[in-house]
Amino acid sequence: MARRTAQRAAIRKVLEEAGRPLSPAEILQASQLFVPGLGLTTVYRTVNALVDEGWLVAVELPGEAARYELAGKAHHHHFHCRCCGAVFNVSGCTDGLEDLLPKGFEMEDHAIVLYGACEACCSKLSGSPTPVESSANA
Amino acid sequence: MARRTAQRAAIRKVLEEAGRPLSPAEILQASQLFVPGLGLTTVYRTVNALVDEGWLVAVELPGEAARYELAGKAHHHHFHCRCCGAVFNVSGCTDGLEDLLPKGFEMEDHAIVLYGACEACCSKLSGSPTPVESSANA
DNA sequence: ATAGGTGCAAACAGTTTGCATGTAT
DNA sequence: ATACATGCAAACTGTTTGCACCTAT
Repeated sequence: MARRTAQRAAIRKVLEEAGRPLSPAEILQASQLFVPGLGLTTVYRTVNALVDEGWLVAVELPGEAARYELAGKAHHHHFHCRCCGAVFNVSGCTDGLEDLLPKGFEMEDHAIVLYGACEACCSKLSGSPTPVESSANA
Repeated sequence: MARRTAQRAAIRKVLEEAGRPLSPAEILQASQLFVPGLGLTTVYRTVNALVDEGWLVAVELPGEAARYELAGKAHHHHFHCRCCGAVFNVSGCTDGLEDLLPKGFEMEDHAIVLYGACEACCSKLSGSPTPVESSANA
């Protein structure tokens, strides 16, 4: 990441302003508003570089492609809305995880994913969902 | 799943005796001991059918390909050994997950994944790991 | 000027599908 | 006999790599 280019600036900006983890495809779509010719390859390469650099962290949810968010956030977990597909950060954690551990095992880390309906989807469960994320049209 | 064939019997047997979630590749490898000509396609088709049928459940861990285990187990979560790559079931759960939920969100479900070293790896951390799972050699 | 970055196309891995052959019923 | 299952190869999706061209320094 030695050089500052328009595509990198765009990708960083998009990630900074997203407020939630974004997939490479989402990053591409949003960044192309700034740099129309941007290619998916560059998104992957830049994102991987930013992860190596410690500026981004990968958010990997079960059965989903990796999403990326700014590093340095406080310990948190994720909520995956089954209705609109968006992923939200939830702050805080639980105790008692140690209790789950089988004898002789050592825990270094953990991940918690909550599934359900986000606020927006909850309030209009009868209406059509707002696909904030996948295949969003414009 | 109308017909009982040697390949399906083998796949079911392997899953029944595994005691932990298996990936399609692992299922293939183990099943080929019974049915040498078995193809990966059949594993996928059978596994998907067994999931639809409710006999299997998919275990999807962050950033990992789906694994499969017998359905009907009590509520449990998973431990992923970073040393040998194997996935273990851990029984029990935590309270307090509700507290993490942002206002207005509704939780239907949750997943917890613990990461660390399993008992076998803990006891020989200085030795070479035993790859029970990936690229296991025979 | 030159190392580093970009974009296209091809390579890859995991999974699914089409189709002709094989087999349980 | 026949519908269902299998296995190969091809299609597909998401991600990475090779390579020629371009550009920030």
